[in-house]
Amino acid sequence: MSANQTKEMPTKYDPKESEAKWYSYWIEGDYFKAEGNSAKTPYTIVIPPPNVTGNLHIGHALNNTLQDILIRAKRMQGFDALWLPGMDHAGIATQARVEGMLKQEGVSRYDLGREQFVEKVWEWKGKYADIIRQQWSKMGLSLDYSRERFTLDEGLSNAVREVFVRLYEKGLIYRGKYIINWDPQTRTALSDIEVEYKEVKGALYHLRYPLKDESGFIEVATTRPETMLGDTAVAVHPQDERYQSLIGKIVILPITGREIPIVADDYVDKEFGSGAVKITPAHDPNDFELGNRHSLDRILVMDESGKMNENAGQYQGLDRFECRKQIVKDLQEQGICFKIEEHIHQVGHSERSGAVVEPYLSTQWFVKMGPLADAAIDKQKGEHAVAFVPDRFEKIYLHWIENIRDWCISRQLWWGHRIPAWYCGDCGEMSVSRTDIHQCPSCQSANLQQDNDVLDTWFSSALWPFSTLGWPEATEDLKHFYPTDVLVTGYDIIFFWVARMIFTGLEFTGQNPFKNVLITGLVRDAEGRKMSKSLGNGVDPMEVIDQYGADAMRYMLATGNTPGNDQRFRWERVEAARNFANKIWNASRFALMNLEEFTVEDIDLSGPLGTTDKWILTRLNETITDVTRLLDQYEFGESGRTLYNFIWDDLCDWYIEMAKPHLYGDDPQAKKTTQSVLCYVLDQTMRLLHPVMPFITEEIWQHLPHRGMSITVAEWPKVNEQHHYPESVKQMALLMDVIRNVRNIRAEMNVPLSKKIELMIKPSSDEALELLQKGEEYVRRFCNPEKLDISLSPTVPDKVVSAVVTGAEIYLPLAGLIDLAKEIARLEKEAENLAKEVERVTKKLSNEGFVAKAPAHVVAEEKAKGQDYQEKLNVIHARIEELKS
RNA sequence: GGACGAUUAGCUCAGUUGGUUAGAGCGCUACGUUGACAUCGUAGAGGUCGGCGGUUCGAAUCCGUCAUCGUCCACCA
Repeated sequence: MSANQTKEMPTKYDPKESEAKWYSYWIEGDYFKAEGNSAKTPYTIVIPPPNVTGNLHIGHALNNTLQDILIRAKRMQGFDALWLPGMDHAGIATQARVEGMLKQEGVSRYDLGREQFVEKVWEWKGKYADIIRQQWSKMGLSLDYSRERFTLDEGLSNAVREVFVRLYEKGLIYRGKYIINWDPQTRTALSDIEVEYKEVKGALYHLRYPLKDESGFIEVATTRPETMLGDTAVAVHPQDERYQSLIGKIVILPITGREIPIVADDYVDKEFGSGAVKITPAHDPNDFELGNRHSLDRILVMDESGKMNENAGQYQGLDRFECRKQIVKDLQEQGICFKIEEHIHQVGHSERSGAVVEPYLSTQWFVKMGPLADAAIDKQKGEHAVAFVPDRFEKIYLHWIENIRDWCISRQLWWGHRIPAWYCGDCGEMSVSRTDIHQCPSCQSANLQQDNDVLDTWFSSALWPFSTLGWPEATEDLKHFYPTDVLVTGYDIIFFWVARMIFTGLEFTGQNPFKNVLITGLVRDAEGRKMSKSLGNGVDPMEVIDQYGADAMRYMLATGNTPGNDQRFRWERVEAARNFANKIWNASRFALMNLEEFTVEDIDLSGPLGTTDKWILTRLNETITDVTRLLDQYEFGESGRTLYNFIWDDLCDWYIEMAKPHLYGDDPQAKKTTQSVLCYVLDQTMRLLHPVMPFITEEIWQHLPHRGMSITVAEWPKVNEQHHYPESVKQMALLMDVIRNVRNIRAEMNVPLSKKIELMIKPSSDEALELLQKGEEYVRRFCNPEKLDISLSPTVPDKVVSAVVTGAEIYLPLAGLIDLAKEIARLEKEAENLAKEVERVTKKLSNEGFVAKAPAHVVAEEKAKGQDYQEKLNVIHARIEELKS
């Protein structure tokens, strides 16, 4: 296939046109579909399923880009690469969004009823799933849509039930009445990690509870005075001398007049406050525990919306905060509350609704974490641990799982996996079952009621790596693709998701669900603030793509910083990435202009190669090695920069410039060789760049002479040992040095532009002479012959040195110098720099410790450098003297 | 109260096991319509790598400590 016409390629790359075209081409060609059950080694990534609550944000774009880079590279490297897409039903979040939408229509979920409401949510899900798929395609993600899953689809729902039933039968799921975190706004229980503790300026209210025997008072303090209505004891430390005589006495609880005991318990800290604590077992986890130890009553004083209930007597119906104000006022009037101190403390807020969470006594379902956590800890401390990248996150994971408490999994919502437990209205038995049941197994009654609660969303997410592959069925996919290779996710959901996938994976598949976990940071705004809806500082990835193209966004995100650290979103960086794409585009245009009639069969690297050819092929090899290694190490930033430097500096600035004389010259052999090298290097470079910038690389690759249908399935570049020429690197260094200096001369001198300068280059060795003879035309090419000309000569009459590089000296005519003093000053400055370096090296080499202890090659390098500096310095010194005389 | 991260050029960030005259992009200055590219090219200015102490022949890199900023964890009423 020959190169396509370049006439259709404008000077500016237009991502819009190219991106839509190639994504549908890839989908139609089925290039993203993993084979499954193949002889190829599998490489698997499951996408962290986005919530169907709305559009994807820039954080998804980062996370997805990294996964796509990995999966595309592995696909090209010959793995059976599977990137499995899917979405999460996101219980609370989605339900809240739909309720919000209904509210605008003046409808509540209770108006609709459970069935109709859930139907509405499914409609919503359908709409947003389409939007998300559209966004995935815009970003160019190479997802295998034939395997797409949803956490509420039939297969995954079966997996959820299977897990629930098995854990229940093992005694690892239980139901009971405990203190949980209650969100009064969404009216559901939350797990511990769904509570965010924020520092809040509150108050510490000091209360004086009267003793029943009228012998005095006992002082307690609280931050939540309204809970005193539910107090069922006052506790003191058993060894506290102050209270020895009070233990066992009775206190009259103010307002209610209830009689409650003073109990002794180790939990109480003698040092804090008065050393006496009011105990509210139904509204505080510690008090609950203490209450159990002392068989205290539990009095709930609020309802599920955070309003005071019938146990609150006169305060019934008041909101808890309204009640707080009222009760404090009343207690103050009665002299019960005698002191109010400002008090800064941590208050739990619902991660979802933001409401202040209420510790609340309620019947819920729990996962018993002890055995599951122990297994996960053992595994992580053994040989087959999950490798966290960066590894510091392993410590965070371990610390959490080592201190884990039972997981509250029931939610009082309608959108989610309904708990598979049924209660018999006749015999009262509870049955847990994999399939829906309609008859009580104990008494055969049909009077059955399924549990109203649904499971925590993360319960189903925890199964994601294996449930999506077909578990509990022993499917071909599960055998082939599980365990997965790497999980890419943000540090914010290590506890919510990563940890839970690990312990469920171990429990149900006996293996860690993934070998590596790559942790990404957050994408923040330009000021470093977290992006949030309330601040309105979020960046829509679709807008970025719209303005600069998906490749530019991907490159920017992937090279933004090192894994695990946050990055700031800056439009200037997207622009820089766009400019990079444009540079690649134009370099390719140049190549293609010179590859007309050139076909893939014409590529021939066996001909006599020039220094520049050998050099660029050697640099390509180095680039292949580095990029391949860096991608395997998840060093996306470094790999991106490596390619950037190779393409912009080596390929564009040097090789292409030096290729011009051959391409425009009349030596057909030289032209063909140059075309071959150019074509080959560009092809290989596009492949290396493809994982990060899939669209532009496909576009260019399709224009280039090539074999195959798509770069997505082209073979990953391998180091070409045949074309490895270390000496060419040294030679190019001389050439580049000379050119840089020659080019620089006019800028450095006060020579009128009209004046032509004739330079002379004096090679310092025969080897250098030979090289410069070969490279002379290149050097000339970088000058404007009208204004600057060069000639090569071993002798230099009537000239003065202008620059000294390793291997050559550059002279300019004495007669042409306008400002002798300035030239001397310039040389003196150069001499000064060199002298400093010589001194540094001399000092180093005269240090006995250095010579004795440093590795031989380091010492040798220093010596060589010293010599080089000294030689240059000598030449410059000599010339300064000449100029002065 | 613990743990972790960050601190490098005006700005945003690299710097892989300690060893080039510490780099890039953006910005800035001065030039530039040389047959791919002004979304470009050439040259340049700009850093005692947060402070102090230590290990080492040698530290941006390792250790200690302090400071500032940030994050996570923690039931003290």
